[in-house]
Amino acid sequence: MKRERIEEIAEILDKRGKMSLEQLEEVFPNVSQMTLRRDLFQLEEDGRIIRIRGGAMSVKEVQKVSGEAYTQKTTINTDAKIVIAQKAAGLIDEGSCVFLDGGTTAMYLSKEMPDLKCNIFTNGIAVAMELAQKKNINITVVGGQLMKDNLSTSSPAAKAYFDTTNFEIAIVSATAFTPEQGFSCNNQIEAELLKSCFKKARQVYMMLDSSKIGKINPYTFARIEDIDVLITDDNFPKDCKRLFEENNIVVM
Amino acid sequence: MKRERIEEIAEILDKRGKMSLEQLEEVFPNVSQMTLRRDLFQLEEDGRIIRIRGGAMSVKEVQKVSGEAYTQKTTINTDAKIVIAQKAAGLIDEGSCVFLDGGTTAMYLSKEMPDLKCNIFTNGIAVAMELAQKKNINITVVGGQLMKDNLSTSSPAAKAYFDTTNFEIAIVSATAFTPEQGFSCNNQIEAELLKSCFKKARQVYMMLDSSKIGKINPYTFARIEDIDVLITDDNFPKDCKRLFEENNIVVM
DNA sequence: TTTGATTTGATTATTTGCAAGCGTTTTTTA
DNA sequence: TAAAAAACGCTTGCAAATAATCAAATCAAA
Repeated sequence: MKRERIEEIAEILDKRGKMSLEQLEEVFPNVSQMTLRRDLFQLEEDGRIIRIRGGAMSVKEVQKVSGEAYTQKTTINTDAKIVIAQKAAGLIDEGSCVFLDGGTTAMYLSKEMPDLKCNIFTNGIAVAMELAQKKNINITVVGGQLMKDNLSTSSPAAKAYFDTTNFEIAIVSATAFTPEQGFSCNNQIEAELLKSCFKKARQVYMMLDSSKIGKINPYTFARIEDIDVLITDDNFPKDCKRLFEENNIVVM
Repeated sequence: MKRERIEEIAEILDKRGKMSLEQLEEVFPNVSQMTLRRDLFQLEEDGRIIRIRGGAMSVKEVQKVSGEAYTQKTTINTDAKIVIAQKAAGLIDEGSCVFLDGGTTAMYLSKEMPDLKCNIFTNGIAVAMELAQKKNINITVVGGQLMKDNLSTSSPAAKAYFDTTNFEIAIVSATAFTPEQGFSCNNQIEAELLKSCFKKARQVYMMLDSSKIGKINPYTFARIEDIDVLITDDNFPKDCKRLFEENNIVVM
């Protein structure tokens, strides 16, 4: 009863984009406003809709209205990301050369990282600023146009840049993953940058918190077989894990 | 709902130091200005932030604690630098392409700058992060090795990079100046970068607070005749001023 | 049926947005 | 340069929306 109604609300909202409580009351004439309110609350907790004053809107719709601010993004699934970042930080050895992307997970990694003598390349300026506090780390920033939503830079020229530099490990994260589409992100130039990066790296470590699974973003930059190690959290589905292990990928 | 929002505001302010109501409205797109005002009021009552006209700032920002090398530097001759930065900020027009260095004065300039539609190139990542808060400014970061003392990047490849980009104005500052040695800095690669930059720029604006006069640093990157406009403070010596004006340089 | 848990609706308290009015800063004009 | 005008930001009162609480209804399993 409840379950069905909630599903129906979610569907309608996905279709219409945005609805007022009043409109919802018309759709469900023999359910009280209170109940509908509670349904919306639950849907919001599940991350399927955004509640706004007077009603609710689908997640897609809200992205249209305003590009997700960087600071907002950092609050999503924080705990899982920190755990993943800690695991990844342990993989960086003294003296190694590492590429790190500019995402929020990489940001946590920078915070957790020990102050080892090593070389880090990154396209995230927040990451670079965080790392700058560590005395021993040698940091190189990949230049380009700055995207304000995730504070990372990307440029077509970066590809040429990678030709002149060497690194063993690339540690990156994706904003979406499905077995069919692979790892994807929201920015075409960034996708190209990561592809060039992977060609250069001997090993690719992917940090992927479980909330990203099943989502699809416009630009795929890697498929399952492109990565060597997957670092994830405890909620990672078992069938996915098997899928990776079948491809000889270490899952942490 | 309210509690969460207030916590988030506090966090963002801790991170950014200072924010206008307008910026907060962008972060919380479906919350009215009124509500944000009230949240700030409550946060101020709790002693977590300080409200200022047009917005609010974190308590830390007010105290301006000195810790890292960078922040220490920012305390030297702060007032003069802010005045200079304000003057320089007024020189940037809508639609213009500007190169900005990564120094502390440029940092103040970024803070003071209005949110105009324009393109800014910089080699300072702190500058880039500051500018990232402005919606309309298109930012490009010049990549390279990161120097931890001033959070700016430099690389020999930047020279080639300038060949592919265009800008009208270069706004830079020096850490030392004498009439004989010209403008100098502490880093050879940065000096080279600035030299290439000047070749490309139609106009060079130099921001120089009077405390820098008479000092010499190892690497000269510009002589008096290389610049077009000098922006300085009230303590600038008169004989120096005459010297610049003899070279047809505008002194502000 | 009975018991316990969950869901629902009604009531009350709190939060929110709008609009009007007040105070401050900035710009205009003489 | 100063007074006047305009623009901008801040506060207040009020109506509407929302959250919290609690009791009734419904459901599930023994």
